[in-house]
Amino acid sequence: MRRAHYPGRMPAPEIVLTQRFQSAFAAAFGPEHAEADPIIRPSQFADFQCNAAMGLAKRLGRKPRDIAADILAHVELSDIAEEPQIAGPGFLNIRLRTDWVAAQAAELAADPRLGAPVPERAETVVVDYSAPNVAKEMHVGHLRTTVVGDSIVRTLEKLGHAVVRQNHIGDWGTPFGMLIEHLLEVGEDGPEAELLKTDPNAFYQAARAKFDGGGDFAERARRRVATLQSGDAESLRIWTNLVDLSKQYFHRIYDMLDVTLTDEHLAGESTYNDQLESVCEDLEADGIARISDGALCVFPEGFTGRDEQPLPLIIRKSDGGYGYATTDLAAIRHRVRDLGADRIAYVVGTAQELHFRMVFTTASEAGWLPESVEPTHVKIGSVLGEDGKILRTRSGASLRLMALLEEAVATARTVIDELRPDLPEAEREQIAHDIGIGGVKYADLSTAHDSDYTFDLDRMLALTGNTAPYLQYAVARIRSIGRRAAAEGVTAAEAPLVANDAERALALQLLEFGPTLAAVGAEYEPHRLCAYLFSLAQAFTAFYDASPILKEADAEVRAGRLALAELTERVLVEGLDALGVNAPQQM
RNA sequence: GCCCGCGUAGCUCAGUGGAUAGAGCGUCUGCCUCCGGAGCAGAAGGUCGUAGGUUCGAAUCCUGUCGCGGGCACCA
Repeated sequence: MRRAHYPGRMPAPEIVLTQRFQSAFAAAFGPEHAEADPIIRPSQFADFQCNAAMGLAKRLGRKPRDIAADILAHVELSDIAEEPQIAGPGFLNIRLRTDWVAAQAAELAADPRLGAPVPERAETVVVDYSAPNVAKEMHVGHLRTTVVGDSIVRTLEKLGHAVVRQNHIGDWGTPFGMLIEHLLEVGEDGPEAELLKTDPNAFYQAARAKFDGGGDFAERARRRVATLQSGDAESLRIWTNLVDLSKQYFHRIYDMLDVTLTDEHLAGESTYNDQLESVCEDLEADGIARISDGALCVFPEGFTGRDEQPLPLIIRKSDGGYGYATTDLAAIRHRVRDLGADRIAYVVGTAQELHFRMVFTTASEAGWLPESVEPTHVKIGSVLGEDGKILRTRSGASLRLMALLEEAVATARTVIDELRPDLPEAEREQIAHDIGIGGVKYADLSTAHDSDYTFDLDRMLALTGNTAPYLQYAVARIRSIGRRAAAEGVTAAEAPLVANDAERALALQLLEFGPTLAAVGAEYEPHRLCAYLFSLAQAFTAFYDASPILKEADAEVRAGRLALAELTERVLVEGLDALGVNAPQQM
């Protein structure tokens, strides 16, 4: 598992504590222990605890409490913490000095990156996500891969990596004969063709009905696949038209979602058409692929199927056609060789796990995937219906993605119209968009990406609790204070005030932004950022309730609290931006 | 049949081998002459599917078992 590393200075306490404890280990037990993990964790009994004594005791053959005492004797913490307490079997409870927390918060406030670590070497990370199919509706499953993938690329960019977005759309394959024939019949400029932009499933199902309806349509569709794949100019022209119409649908969804994908990131299956033959030739020449039952197959090491027979990855069908395995192999070769990927993340449904494991293994065997390049399948769990089974588009019109998004915005609009009739129409519309869309995205982002979840419309539209609107509301309140402060001529101090319990708890949360962002970028887990931002917002609202800011009489305290609030705003907005969620000025 | 994953509060979900397992929603009790109540403070609610094992320590690691989901040769 990839570990986040924290070069340079980072104000987060656990980073500093780790360094101090490792020095103590070396001093107390010898240099071979200089890299032992001090296991610094947040503690319910203090700010942090060190859990290393028990493990070290085992290795050194001594009593844990004695080891803890030894660590205490050698660790130098007086400038940052009070004297640690030994508890239980050998826990070391650490309460940080409030003046040190304040100093770290001041450092954070002065850092434009808000504590996000600068990588030792900026990596090139290829992120493959969204990947809708041409002439098909995007459904809630696509919502998840799109939203999670977009959050990952945003996070990686904030961390200073070079991100290459790849939208591997489904724009090639056997259905296209049927789709092209249908498009020809309804007229390329006709109203039926327009459906591709607005309601692609209606178009697809009409084509499908003809195909299944027998007659010569099915035969024409099959012939069309052959002529298309043989490079027939007229077929390609219609196919291009079909794809272009679909792109307009994708853009409508992406614009609605505020997703960063554009045409320049499109690298659909068809992109690799002219490389498929060479993929097969190379694999066959290297003795990696061989003919089995008429199909060219790779039998990657370590995969067996029924009766312990080697499991094939079919790269050329017995009819000479190519499938998605070949396309994915061509893509991985391209991403390493031409795009210079250091890491590749595939944000794709969990059902594809076996496929990707076989593709990765094959690519390694072929030498297209050096050990230095790490491919990761960021598995996206299934969205389930109330019956516990995977939600299918055919099971209801209510699942159309655009309809879901429109409903979310409309729900938010009802609330904003009621609460803020004073705002101009255009602003209410924008706010409703930010809240509705942010809420839907956050609902997808706040659950672990690899777990299946039960679709719940109310949860996606919720405006209270652990939701985007809760975080947006916290930002709106801070900005309201900011406007008021500006009007009253109150300016924030340079350094945030960290004195009382609420300020201290909030500052400790703020210091965790950097490590959290780094972990999300390393592990591809946006839900951890959601959990962090929610507890940060909770710490803020507790502070907001407990400590008056502008109402505070003492000018110095007032300015210090204002600085703390403004730092919170910056971290919340930056974190929400990493999730792809907008924070309105007011709501 | 084989492989992968998941069973945690009424519901939806978090949970890095560490002390008394958390959050939101829902339920109940308080808090608006308010720097914004889309909020805050608090309460109730759990044999972490189950049986073993490893460990000073297991929701977490290992094995068995039950239940559920997914995948497994020419769709992508």
